[in-house]
Amino acid sequence: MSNQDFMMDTFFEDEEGLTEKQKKIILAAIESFSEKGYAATSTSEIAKKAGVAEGTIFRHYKTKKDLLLSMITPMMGKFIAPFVIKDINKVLDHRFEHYEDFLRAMIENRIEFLKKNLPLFKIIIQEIPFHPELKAQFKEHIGNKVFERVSEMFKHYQDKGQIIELPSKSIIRLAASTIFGFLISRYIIFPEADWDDEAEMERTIQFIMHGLTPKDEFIPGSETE
Amino acid sequence: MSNQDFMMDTFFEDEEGLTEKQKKIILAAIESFSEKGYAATSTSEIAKKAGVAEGTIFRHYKTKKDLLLSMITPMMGKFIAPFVIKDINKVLDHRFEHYEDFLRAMIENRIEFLKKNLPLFKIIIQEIPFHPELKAQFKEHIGNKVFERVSEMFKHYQDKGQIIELPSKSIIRLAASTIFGFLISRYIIFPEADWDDEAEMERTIQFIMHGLTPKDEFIPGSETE
Amino acid sequence: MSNQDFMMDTFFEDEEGLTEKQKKIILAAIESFSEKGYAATSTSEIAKKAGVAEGTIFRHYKTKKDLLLSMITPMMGKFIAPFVIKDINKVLDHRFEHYEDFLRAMIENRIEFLKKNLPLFKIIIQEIPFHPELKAQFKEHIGNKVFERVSEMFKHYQDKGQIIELPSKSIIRLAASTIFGFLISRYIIFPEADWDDEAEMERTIQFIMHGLTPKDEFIPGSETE
Amino acid sequence: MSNQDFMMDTFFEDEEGLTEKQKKIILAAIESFSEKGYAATSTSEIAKKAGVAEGTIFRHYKTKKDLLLSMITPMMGKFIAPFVIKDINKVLDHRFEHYEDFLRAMIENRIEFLKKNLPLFKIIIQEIPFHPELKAQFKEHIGNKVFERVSEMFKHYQDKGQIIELPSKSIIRLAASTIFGFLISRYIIFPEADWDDEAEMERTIQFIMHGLTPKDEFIPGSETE
DNA sequence: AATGAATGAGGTTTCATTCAT
DNA sequence: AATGAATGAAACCTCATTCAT
Repeated sequence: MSNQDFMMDTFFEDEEGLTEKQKKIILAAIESFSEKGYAATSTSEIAKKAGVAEGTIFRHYKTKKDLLLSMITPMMGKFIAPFVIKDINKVLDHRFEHYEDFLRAMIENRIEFLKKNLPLFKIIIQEIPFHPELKAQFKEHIGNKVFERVSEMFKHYQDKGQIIELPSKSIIRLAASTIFGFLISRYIIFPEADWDDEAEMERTIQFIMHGLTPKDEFIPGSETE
Repeated sequence: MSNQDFMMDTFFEDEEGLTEKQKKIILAAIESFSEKGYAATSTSEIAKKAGVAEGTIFRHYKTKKDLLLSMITPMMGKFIAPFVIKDINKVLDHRFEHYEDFLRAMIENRIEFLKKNLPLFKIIIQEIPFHPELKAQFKEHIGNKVFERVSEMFKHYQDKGQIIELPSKSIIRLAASTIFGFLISRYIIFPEADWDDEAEMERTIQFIMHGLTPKDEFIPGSETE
Repeated sequence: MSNQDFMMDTFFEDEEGLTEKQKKIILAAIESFSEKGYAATSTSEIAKKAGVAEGTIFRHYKTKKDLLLSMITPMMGKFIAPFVIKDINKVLDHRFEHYEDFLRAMIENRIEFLKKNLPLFKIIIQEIPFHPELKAQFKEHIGNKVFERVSEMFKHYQDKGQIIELPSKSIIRLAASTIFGFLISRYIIFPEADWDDEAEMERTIQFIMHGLTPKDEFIPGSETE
Repeated sequence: MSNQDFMMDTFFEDEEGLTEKQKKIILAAIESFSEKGYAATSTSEIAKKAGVAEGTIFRHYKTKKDLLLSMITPMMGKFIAPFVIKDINKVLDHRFEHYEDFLRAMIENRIEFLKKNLPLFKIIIQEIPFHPELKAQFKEHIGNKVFERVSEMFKHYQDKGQIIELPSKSIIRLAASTIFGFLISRYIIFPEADWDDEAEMERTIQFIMHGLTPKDEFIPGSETE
């Protein structure tokens, strides 16, 4: 399964019916929101950056909040797209003998996606706590859709004894924390540090693997815990 | 080493010289900032919530930003306090035979601290990306002080073969991601979900352990990876 | 003289050359202006209500003010139409022996007209004070044309001793106040009160009669109300 | 009963606790609202006219609408004050043998009041149709309080046979229409015409008298008007 | 130390009007 | 004739900050 099956990398793919000015507005808004935060960004600033009149923003987006939502909703949809493939188990059996291969493919793919949409990703994680609508959207999309699919997948490998017996929620939380933690450290908190990207990615994935792998897969009856 | 050695639970401990009004202002600001974000909170709102006049805030804190920093700086200090004990290795040897015991104590303790200061913790992680001074402070405190100490500790156990050979930076990043990920999921994103706190804490710690433990501690030469 | 001779009930009678869209615009504008006032109504709102594009309004009416005038001017013309009949005295002698009959016919007829055009009537009385052009129009039409004619009529009956000797201006003012006062109370201020329309109309007319009739016309037993 | 008993002529009498700036704001707002209408007056215009910063307006009045209400509510209170005297019948018997004397005193007094507060009076009659709160206030004050009192008074004279047997509501409506009609003609529509104020006032009052007086009270030679 | 009125810059949003299609 | 995207001035309102009391 190539990464290309999963990905949807640029924001305006599949976004039809946007005028040129609308695109410029969205781009400018993404840039500003991600740099200064939603509340600290003024619409006049966005207008200037987009090269349009301030009124133009409000012709397309009734309110500033509307503008925010108009970029987050499609992004969420694209993020979960790969999880919504039907008959995921067939894909799994067919393509990935060991869960590690699958997990690696999945993680690399979604990391790739987020890297390509970093500013938007940053906006989402920054603003979710302050906007109940966003939170609701997030819960519905990630919390439900993705949860269902990923549970299914994990169950597939748990049945094979390749993944430890944890509640899906916990597994997802732990894996997601590690992944998001990597992205946030790498691109948001310490972007200008000296990173060996390939190695860090590998370490991150390894860490998840180890954490999720049953100890006694390796040696029956070994550890104490 | 009891948890009590580490902790500093309420905000005003060790904060001398604060008038009653100042405390009310800080408390009100913490509440508002954490609920709505720094930029979206007005000083007049804080004044009203604190029961003081608008001018009073500016008598004590020259600007709104000052007010923000005045709560974050001490919080950071308190967070890192347990890491700044001298001769940490002595403590380690003396008290914790296995790294797991140490890690568990450390994690539980810091989680306890953050839980007791959740709103402030939330403010810090929300605002760091938007305030260079904060970022600088964070890097200096966490990034340096804590890093040094924790590196030292990890090296201690790496030398014993109890922890895998990863760069300290990576280890800290992975452990921190998992811990913060737990707290953020638990208290910020899904606070009203149905959590089995004790079990989740245990899973979180286990996850870190597994992820950091050398595989061949369990069985030499076993897996392929 | 039947009421039908006087009346011009619907707005678009005699309005040739208006496209379908223009009519919709006018109708929408009348509704909005009368509900919210001219200044508080936006052209975009009118466009939406009329089901046309915003630009279409300005194709037909150069400015918003133009749109206002385009509805008020014809309305004024229609209101005064019955007063502009030539040789009114002939009509009077021919048809109305007693002034009361004439006055009643006149009042009933004009009330009927205004009732049929209430929203527009409301707009006119609301906006006149704020638009000099309107005020000028009003003065010229009502203040001059109507004044002349009505003066003539009143003089006709004053000569017969049926109406007290007051300046025409005062008579008109008093009669008009009473009539407009009725309409405004009935339809604008207390439209949802419980009105006995026929009785109130009768009382209104009686009030004008009494107020304008010389006292000593009423010798005992002449009539009882 | 001298007119002075009734009157409350300037707006700020009895208005305590207003800062100098607040008074200037109110005065400027009254002037502008009455000249251009509420909706067509901008707050910046009021601020400039009042010589204060625009923000100052909003420190004292949360919204523009608030500012409007803050001037209308006291005005209504003052207008109805004379009607709320207890035991009005005692006053009537004691002081006014004939209803004409009473009516004249009352009318002259209230006209005097309105003349002294013309701009505010104009604002009220202009804005009532567009603001439900105002309408409600108006109904409660004028429609109830005044109505009750005036009904009582009229009944007093109706019992003596001096006023015709009409429902109080109708009487008040007719009298009010005539009075307001005079004021509106005189001061709002044709303020610059050539008025003989004393004569017109007299005619207005006479008109009400005649309209309300039973016809058969007037036997020949009874009085000459 | 504390107040809260006052400020004016700037925030979001609305609006009448224009113009290319 | 009709559209509706685009404009930019101006509307209402908020805000951090100052200062006389």
